[in-house]
Amino acid sequence: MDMELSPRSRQILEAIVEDYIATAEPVGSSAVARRHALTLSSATVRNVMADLEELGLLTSPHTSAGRVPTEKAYRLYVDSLITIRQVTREEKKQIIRRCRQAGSGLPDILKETSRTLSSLSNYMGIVVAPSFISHVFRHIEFLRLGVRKVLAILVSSNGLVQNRLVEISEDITQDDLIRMGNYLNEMMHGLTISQARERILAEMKNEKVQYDRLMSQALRISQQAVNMEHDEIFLEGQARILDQPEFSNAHRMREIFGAFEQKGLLLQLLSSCMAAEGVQIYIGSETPVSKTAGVSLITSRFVTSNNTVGLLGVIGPTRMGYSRVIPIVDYTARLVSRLLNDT
Amino acid sequence: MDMELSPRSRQILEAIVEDYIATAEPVGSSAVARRHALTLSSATVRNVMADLEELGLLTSPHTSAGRVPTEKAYRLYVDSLITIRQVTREEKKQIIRRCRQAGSGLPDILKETSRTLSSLSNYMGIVVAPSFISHVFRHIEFLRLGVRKVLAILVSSNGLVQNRLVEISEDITQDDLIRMGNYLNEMMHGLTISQARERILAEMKNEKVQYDRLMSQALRISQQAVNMEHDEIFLEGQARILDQPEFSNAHRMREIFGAFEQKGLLLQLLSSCMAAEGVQIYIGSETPVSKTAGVSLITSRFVTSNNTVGLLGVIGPTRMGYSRVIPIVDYTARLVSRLLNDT
DNA sequence: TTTAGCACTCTGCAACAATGAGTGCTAAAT
DNA sequence: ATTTAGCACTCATTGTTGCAGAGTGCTAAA
Repeated sequence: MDMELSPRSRQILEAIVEDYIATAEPVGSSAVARRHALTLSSATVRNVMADLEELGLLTSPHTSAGRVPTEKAYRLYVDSLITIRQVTREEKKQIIRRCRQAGSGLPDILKETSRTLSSLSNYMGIVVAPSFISHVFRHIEFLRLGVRKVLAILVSSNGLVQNRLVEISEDITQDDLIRMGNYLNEMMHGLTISQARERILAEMKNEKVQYDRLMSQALRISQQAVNMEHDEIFLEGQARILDQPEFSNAHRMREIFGAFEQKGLLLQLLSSCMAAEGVQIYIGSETPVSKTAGVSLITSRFVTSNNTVGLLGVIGPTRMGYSRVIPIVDYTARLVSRLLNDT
Repeated sequence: MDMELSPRSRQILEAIVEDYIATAEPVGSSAVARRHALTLSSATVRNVMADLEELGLLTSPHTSAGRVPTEKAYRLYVDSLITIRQVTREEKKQIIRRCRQAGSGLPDILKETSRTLSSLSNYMGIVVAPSFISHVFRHIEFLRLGVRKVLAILVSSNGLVQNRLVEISEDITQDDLIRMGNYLNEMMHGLTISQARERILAEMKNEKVQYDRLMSQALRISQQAVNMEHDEIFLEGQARILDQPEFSNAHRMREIFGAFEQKGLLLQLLSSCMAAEGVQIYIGSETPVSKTAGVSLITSRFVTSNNTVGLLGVIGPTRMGYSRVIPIVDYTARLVSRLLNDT
């Protein structure tokens, strides 16, 4: 998108974007001239604005309204115009306090992080737990709950626990289950969950094992346990998007909420955000979340002690307070990473 | 609310309520006369309606609109006017299918149940998991995750798993943790979680134990594990309430969503619904959910194999399709109970 | 007791004018 | 060559008015 905008044009564009972010109303030439203490008349600003519209950076809802930034303008804004605020002392304090005292256990921390993101940004907070699949296997355990009902508990080395009720074809005693557990724990020691999964499949083909009834049972059960999906995704502050005037229209809201309801879909889409490091910003139609509505997404990865990555961020309207939210997301990601690493 | 309404008045009230439920529009005298094939003129209906208004069963938004049922009318309606539909073959099939194949594990089943309730009723589905506290203790286990970090895993006899990361004051080896586990498992065998909790507290005062460093550690850790809150509450189909015309107003919606967001609060309020057996119906201000908005709640308990109870139901506008939803809730509760009991 | 008839009340809608914010263009000023 | 003042023009918004329609309440007849 090259375009060599004059410094003045950029300054004016910045003013417009910020004004619009603040007010959610189309902004007119005189407002810019006045508010921004540029020593320029509204007429001059008008000329510049016409140029900017030409370039596809502004649109007007109708002839006699002010102008509104396009997605392209937001893009330009966050890429090169924005002056990013620092995280205030207050915010830092709050983030630290809330993430720290969130209780223990990864899920608790992540949930509280999501809450915190939401309440600091005043938009919606989102946290995607590090994919279980890439965690390092720690421990597996079987419990006989009833006739032919076995509970499999799978623990990863950073404390995520997954459990699954497995129905088996013939009953097994608890003693046998313990033996099975020992066997599997040894076999999968030090592997990641996905490696473990492959290992199990490989092992099932092993002739020697096939004739050992107990062992083949063990493999079959653990295969189910290891296969479990795990879509830990924490979405907090959904109600806040109702505060945004652009979503007061029931229809658009319905759209957004509908999209969020299938977390599965969301998860899939979000995984694409995990690719890059640092703060990622997706504006409007760039967002993987929902093609339709004017939603923006600011995310950053965080890493756990064993190099698995999770995602955290904020979802809000395109007209989002980027300069305020970006540093918050950035800081929170760093903090969470640190928190999860000093074991 | 006594009141000896004539059969005709009741019939008319029923017609009005049902009309209003169907259309969400104030219903007028002629509509009632026409639609309901009563051999009555609109004038007669008008007289009756005036009486009903007198009794506080109807209100009119303004002079020349039709009339709208009050909460009192809904109450009367569900108590004595309603003719409850049967659950259709189709619905039954769907409920059974979805709850059955929901995958295994209590949480999965409950979540899917909530989804099913939502999609069948077209309102919001809610399921509150049986209180962990009253479950029978099954197994406790400790895993050393890092220096002074221990993961406690607590399993109840019907397969709910709770885990908690506990930070301890001095490091313990995995071997010692296993020994602790054995000790505790024996001690709490057959108790409910809440009994177990008391037992632990009692044991901590035991002199002999106090001098055994390991055992007192064990008790301290397990106390934390047993204390964990567990607010499993599954709320599905929130977006559906956006479809209701009475909530198209952004403000009211914000109210409702706000209320749902603190599940803690919700849980507390809902626990009061657990008291009684059978289908419970709360209309408007009777609901424990949210005093303000016109929301109704239909719930029923379900029981697990060890007599712990959970709650399940539907949240919708006061103007809810009671005759359709009530049997669905009833049937689902029975089915889930049966499903959880044939172990 | 029921109903027909009628006056009355109120909303909703459409047409219309007035308002005013904001633009685009032109011509003067710098 | 810019910048700016001035002015005509556009168009959403607001308020007015008038009218049609839905619904009521009351009265008097069936």
